[in-house]
Amino acid sequence: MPKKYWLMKSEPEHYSFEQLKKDGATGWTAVRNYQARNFMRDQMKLGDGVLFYHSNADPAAIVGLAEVCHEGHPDPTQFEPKSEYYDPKSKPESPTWIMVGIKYLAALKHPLTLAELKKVKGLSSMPLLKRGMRLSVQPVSGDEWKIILKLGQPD
DNA sequence: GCCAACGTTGGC
DNA sequence: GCCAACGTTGGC
Repeated sequence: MPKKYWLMKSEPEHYSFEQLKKDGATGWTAVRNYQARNFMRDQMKLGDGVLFYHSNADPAAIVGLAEVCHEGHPDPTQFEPKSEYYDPKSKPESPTWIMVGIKYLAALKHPLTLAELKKVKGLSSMPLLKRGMRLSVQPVSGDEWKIILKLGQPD
């Protein structure tokens, strides 16, 4: 199975890339969208590459690299009545929501803002750049990954 | 803070 | 199964 690539969005006020650097790794809890869940449940594998994107940020940008270090497993917050992510329809024997774990790899030497990304020809089909696209976990092609690394992590 | 675009919910 | 209403996302 070849390595795949992903982009994961986080609002830095909620969980920033700097925090991931401090933590080393983190569990990607609180995703409550079926499409994003399905990617985490079915397709994200150990060692897959992750672009960490700051949404609702100034500026919105891809800021760093991470990798999948824990494959899909139930998100415990769905079972915690006190959690804002509690889902009363979820039962431990039939969980609805799935999370993965990711670990810090490196910050981009040159963070790529949304405005910059929009100017790059080879990236125009990224879901991130499509109008109204809100998916918080999305696939990135091998070509897109190469382009982004070349721009963001020059030698 | 605004608001367009989207996903989800629930009445029918 | 339709679709209007609602809540959320996220750029600006």
